[in-house]
Amino acid sequence: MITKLDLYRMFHTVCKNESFSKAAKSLYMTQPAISQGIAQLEKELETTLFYRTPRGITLTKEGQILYDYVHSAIGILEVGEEKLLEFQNLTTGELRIGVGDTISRYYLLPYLEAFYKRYPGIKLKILNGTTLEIANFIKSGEADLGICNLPIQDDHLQVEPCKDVHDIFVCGDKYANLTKDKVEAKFVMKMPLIFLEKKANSRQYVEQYLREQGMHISPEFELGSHDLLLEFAKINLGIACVIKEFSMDYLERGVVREIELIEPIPKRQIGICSLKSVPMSRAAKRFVELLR
Amino acid sequence: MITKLDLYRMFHTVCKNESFSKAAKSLYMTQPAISQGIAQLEKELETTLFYRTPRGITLTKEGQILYDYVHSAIGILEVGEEKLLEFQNLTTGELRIGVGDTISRYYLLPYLEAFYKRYPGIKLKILNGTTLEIANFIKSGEADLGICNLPIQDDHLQVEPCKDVHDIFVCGDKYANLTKDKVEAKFVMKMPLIFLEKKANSRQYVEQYLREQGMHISPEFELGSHDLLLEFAKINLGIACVIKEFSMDYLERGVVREIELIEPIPKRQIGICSLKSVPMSRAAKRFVELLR
DNA sequence: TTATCATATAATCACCCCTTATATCTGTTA
DNA sequence: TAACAGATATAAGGGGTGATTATATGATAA
Repeated sequence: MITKLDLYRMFHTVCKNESFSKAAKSLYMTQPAISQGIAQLEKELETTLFYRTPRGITLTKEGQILYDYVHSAIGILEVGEEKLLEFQNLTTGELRIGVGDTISRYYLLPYLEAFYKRYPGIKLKILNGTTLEIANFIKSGEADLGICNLPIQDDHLQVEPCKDVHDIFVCGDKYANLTKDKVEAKFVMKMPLIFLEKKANSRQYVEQYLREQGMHISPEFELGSHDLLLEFAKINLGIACVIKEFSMDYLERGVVREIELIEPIPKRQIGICSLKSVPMSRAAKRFVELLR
Repeated sequence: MITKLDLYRMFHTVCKNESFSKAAKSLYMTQPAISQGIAQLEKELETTLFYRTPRGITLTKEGQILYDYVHSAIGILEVGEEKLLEFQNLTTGELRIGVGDTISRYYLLPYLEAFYKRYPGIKLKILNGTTLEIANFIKSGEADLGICNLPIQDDHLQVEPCKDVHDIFVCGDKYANLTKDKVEAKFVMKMPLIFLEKKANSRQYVEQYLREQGMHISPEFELGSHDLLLEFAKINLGIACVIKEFSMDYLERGVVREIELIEPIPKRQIGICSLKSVPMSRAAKRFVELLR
């Protein structure tokens, strides 16, 4: 490989202009510079690339051979720079988000929608998993970003809380009497309970908190999505443990009511997490800005 | 397009080594040089190509995108240089020779054979034509080289005589009496004559010379190849006008005999001609060396 | 804590490359 | 025929860039 790749760009320009002096103008240099540059290239390649006459220059056969390759190479570099620009303008690329648990989707969805509308070229990939799994996705590079329940303890990750959420209990008309005054958790736990499935992050959080308070639950229903929790509560199948922030619609419409506990479940936080050591991609940064 | 293509080679090396310091060694430079070079590239492209950590570097997504293109481009340049080298070593390429007339083939054949044996990668293309046509082939770039009858008068061509040839008359046993002493041309011209076809260069040369001497011919036979001339003479169909140098085999074997003229036809020259303004290709030069 | 490895930063210096100036050659025009 | 225009080559010099040396910083491992 020759030492100075720049000479190839010079060669390329000379070929396209079929003249040293025109190439010089095109490159904002002087003719002797081209003359010397091409001479140097020829010396390095130990060949003659142009026939020089006082009327101008012509490519030698060697020059023609070389030109084909140089032309391709420079074309490729130009395309590369173009792609890079596209990527920087977020007109291309992808954003992979690890999402804490199904619940987070209720929070994230509008943001995903807005982001997609703003940057239609960016492919969105959503990875579902537990907080622990998300952390691993991020550390292994499978995800650029994670939105999950805090706390997270991992030296390699940086975490930024972005929303407080409150686990509450709700019920339908049938249990309306529970909603008049604050009640003891212990009392509620004896009612038919509606929870998310056991592996769900939210469920584990609540269950662990209750355990610490000396309570154990055995739900009548274990459901797969937050929506179902509310629907089951609405038709009076039991007391559902839901996230207040994601249930505002139902609460405001009055189809379910909150059962206020004397000892409310401490609020949790949802956070954005990403690698400490590596700056976020442009797309990821934009998404985080959107969240704030 | 960025201004310094060299930075791409640096980038390429860094990517392959996954380390600034290793790349530095590989390029026989120091680590700060790489550090600054990549920084400059990043500034020009307005992007970040590597994540830097005290443990080393990692390509960013942008870097990965760019690398694919740079890698291809550099690969292409390397192949180009390789092809160039092959061409220079005459392991590839082609040599196009314009050949004066059919007669020249008898002279050229062994050289073509030898050249082909020496440089099997070079494609040989033979273009047949008259001296004038050859000259045009060369000037139009259709041929690299011409081997034809002299003289040639063309300002754009340079001519180097490479062989003297003599037009002589030969006959078989039947006309043996003509070969004892020198005879007058006028006398020979009355015998049955065997010539090449009228358009043949040699025929025209001889015919014009004879015309200048006040003689006109009307051959009994007009043949398409030099070999046939000799064969016809051998079986006593007449007196053949052949080129001495190309008939040595027949003359030495005694199957035909030369009829020496009192006024012999002046010798001609075969010459190598090529463009004045443009150096010959390496292959052409080698072929000419072979001829000498 | 110390040592090691990786990269970043600062300052200096040498070399390379570009520019200016001039030469040479060719074809064109007055 | 001379002068001119346009192309490239060559010589010499100066400025700028990039590499080097030296030092800093951060992280990891012993």
